[in-house]
Amino acid sequence: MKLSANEEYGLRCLVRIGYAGEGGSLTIPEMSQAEGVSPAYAAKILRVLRRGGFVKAARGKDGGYTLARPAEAIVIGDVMDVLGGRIFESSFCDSHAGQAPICTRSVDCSVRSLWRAVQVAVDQVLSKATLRDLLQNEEEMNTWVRTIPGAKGLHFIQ
Amino acid sequence: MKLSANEEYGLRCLVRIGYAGEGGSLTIPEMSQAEGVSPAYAAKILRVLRRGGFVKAARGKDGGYTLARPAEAIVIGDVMDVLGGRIFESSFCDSHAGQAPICTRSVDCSVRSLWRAVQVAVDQVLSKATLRDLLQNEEEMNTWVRTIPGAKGLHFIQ
DNA sequence: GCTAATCTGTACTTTATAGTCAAGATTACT
DNA sequence: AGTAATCTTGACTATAAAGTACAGATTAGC
Repeated sequence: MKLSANEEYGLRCLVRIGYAGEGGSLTIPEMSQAEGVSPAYAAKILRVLRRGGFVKAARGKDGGYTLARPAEAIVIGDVMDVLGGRIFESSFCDSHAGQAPICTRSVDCSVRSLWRAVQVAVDQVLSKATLRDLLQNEEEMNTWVRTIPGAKGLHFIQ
Repeated sequence: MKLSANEEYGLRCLVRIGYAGEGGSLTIPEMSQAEGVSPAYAAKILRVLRRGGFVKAARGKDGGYTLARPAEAIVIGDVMDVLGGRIFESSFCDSHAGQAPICTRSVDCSVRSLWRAVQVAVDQVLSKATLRDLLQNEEEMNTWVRTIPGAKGLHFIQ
């Protein structure tokens, strides 16, 4: 069970846009450079975020991306669903049953019930977290890094 | 965040082998047919499970796969790690930092701390569950399906 | 209106995952 | 020893995900 590149970079870009604050905006070249990915790829990811309704784009000179809503109204779980889909739907009978008529068979149901439990556990984390939480975390981190000498390479682990 | 095909079919095959019970064994053709995948693909998946130390293979006539340990000693989290890797390792700075020197930067750390929280939540489910739990679940399900008329297509949702 | 900075969309290439194939090795049974 | 059933391996093909390229559309400022 891995994170897709979309999920990783998509969320990072969203955090950066959120960090730009109300009225602030970020351009594709800026995010591209900050994340170390190509502008074309950043554009592709931002398109997903825009279609998902999380960011708004302004074209032309002085354009860029801003949050479509206040950070506290953006639930990370929703963002992740749009960027990478859900754990569970990819393993329903229809997609992984092969030719066997096994939806009513017990092996499927015990495995599916496990997947569902995993999905619930993930949702409990991701549906409680809003973008605001990540931004605050970030501010804490800035302080953290500033106050601790030699903090280079330090990772914030809750 | 999705399940890989390896995770889905690997765990299903393991459940089937476990269901065969102590001393019982299953062959590749049997699992292939039960899961509706090709024998070659089943073989590939079983190789992963064998190298992970979860099943033992017996070659030759009357051969097949059996559990390498009692079902209660097989932790599903370990199986999933072998079949599909972990959420977190794929998103460390080294793999997704691009060219930017950002391990100490706050965006990374807030996102990584979120991934870590997700991983912890998943682990809480998967490290508590053993293969035995899935097998018991299966027996319950058999009863469930037998006792309820028209249960075809019914899904066991805890 | 012209220019520069920006987003948009489609189509393309590359890489990773999923899935197949065929030849070889092992074992039980006769 | 011979045969049939089984696992083992490595190389192959197909499909999906990741990442790129480029021409087009929009806007601000002059």
